[in-house]
Amino acid sequence: MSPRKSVAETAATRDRIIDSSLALASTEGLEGLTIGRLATDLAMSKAGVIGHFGSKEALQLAVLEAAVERFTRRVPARAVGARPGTERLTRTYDEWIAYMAEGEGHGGCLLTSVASEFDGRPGPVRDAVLAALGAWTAYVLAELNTAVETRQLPERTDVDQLAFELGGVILAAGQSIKLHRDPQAPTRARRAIARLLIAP
Amino acid sequence: MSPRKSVAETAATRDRIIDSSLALASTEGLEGLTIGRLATDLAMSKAGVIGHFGSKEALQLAVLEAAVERFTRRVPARAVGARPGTERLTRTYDEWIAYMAEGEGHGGCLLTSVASEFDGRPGPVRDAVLAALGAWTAYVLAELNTAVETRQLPERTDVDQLAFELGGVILAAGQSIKLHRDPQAPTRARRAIARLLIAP
DNA sequence: AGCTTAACCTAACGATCGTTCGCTATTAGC
DNA sequence: GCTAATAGCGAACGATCGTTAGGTTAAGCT
Repeated sequence: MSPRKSVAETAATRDRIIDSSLALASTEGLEGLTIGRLATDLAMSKAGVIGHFGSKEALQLAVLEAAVERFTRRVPARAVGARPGTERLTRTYDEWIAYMAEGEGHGGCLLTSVASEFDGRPGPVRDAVLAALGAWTAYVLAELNTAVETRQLPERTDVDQLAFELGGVILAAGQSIKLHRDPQAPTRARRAIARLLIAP
Repeated sequence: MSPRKSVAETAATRDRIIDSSLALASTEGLEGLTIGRLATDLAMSKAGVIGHFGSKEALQLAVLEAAVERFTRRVPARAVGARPGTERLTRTYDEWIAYMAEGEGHGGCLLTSVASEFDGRPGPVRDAVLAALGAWTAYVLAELNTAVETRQLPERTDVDQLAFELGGVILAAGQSIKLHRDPQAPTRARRAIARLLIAP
């Protein structure tokens, strides 16, 4: 029927698998992600699915990497235009909150879910989560330090403490959106971020 | 060899199953909890394990209920002596943070893990999580309202917003303790709680 | 002593898990 | 046009999943 199996199509199939995996993992978790169910959803054989990755763990890592890449492309990338420091951070968290609120299917922030799922389970997935969170923390800390240097934040600001509390707001927003489905959650989260970054 | 199977022993076996389940679920999640593995750990047959509950879902609900009961017996119960309002809440969160920090095996706070695991999966387990979190929120809001009425907090305090942010601190503490194993996490969390309840 | 109840067992059930082994069919390079 | 590489399929593998049926043993009651 149709021409088949060029290199471009290979990559497209891989992307389709990743897409379905992201949707599935956002409800079932990265461990609840199943090759058989993926195959059914994609109308493929299990072997055809796993052949692109080699093993389930490799698939999990690829899915996690894709989630991080989408997040990076969406959230901090939209804040690069803002002035370094508090403005850029406010924009960043604003985008993050919008990203979590806008769609259930695409995983919101799969990274935070997987962080909780694998927090007590050593292995490559946990290591990848730690690496991604570490990079994120480094980004936040750099902006916070810039904010202190440019006197957008008081000189005595404890940036580590502030990063900790900012992370808490994001986690609360995620729970409020995904579990409680509270429509006020984004507003509350933005207010909390503003209190931390702009007020006190 | 030994006398067997009195009614008292039945309850003891059930408790042993719940104990092992709490330990297992704290690392594997409530869905990763497996009857076969429980049976192996307890040196029992699978039928002997599941016979006490009827189904895996019933077991999950029983484990969740046990986790909530232990939490309630441990955390807010130790704060009843404190003066209602900010003092009692500070004590409560202090106990919660200590409870999360003191042991990995007993689940820290299984409720928050399960909340994230089932946030996109409708069913009785999710309903039970929502009910437990609702009761907790009601407790916090009652204390916050008391604090406002007794002028421990400013009259214009947005108690819902405050409860949201307090929840965020707890989630951040959980991630910092279980995932990052940061020894400073309890200190950071207590500082954040104090900033919310006492300071400004 | 006989009977009922319940705890726990062994054994098996169908389903599904992740993975592997050929096989077919198509494409890319020569 | 021929060949090598590869995407994907079908089928099967051993393991484990949750659940059920039937049997054994002991405790409690009359």
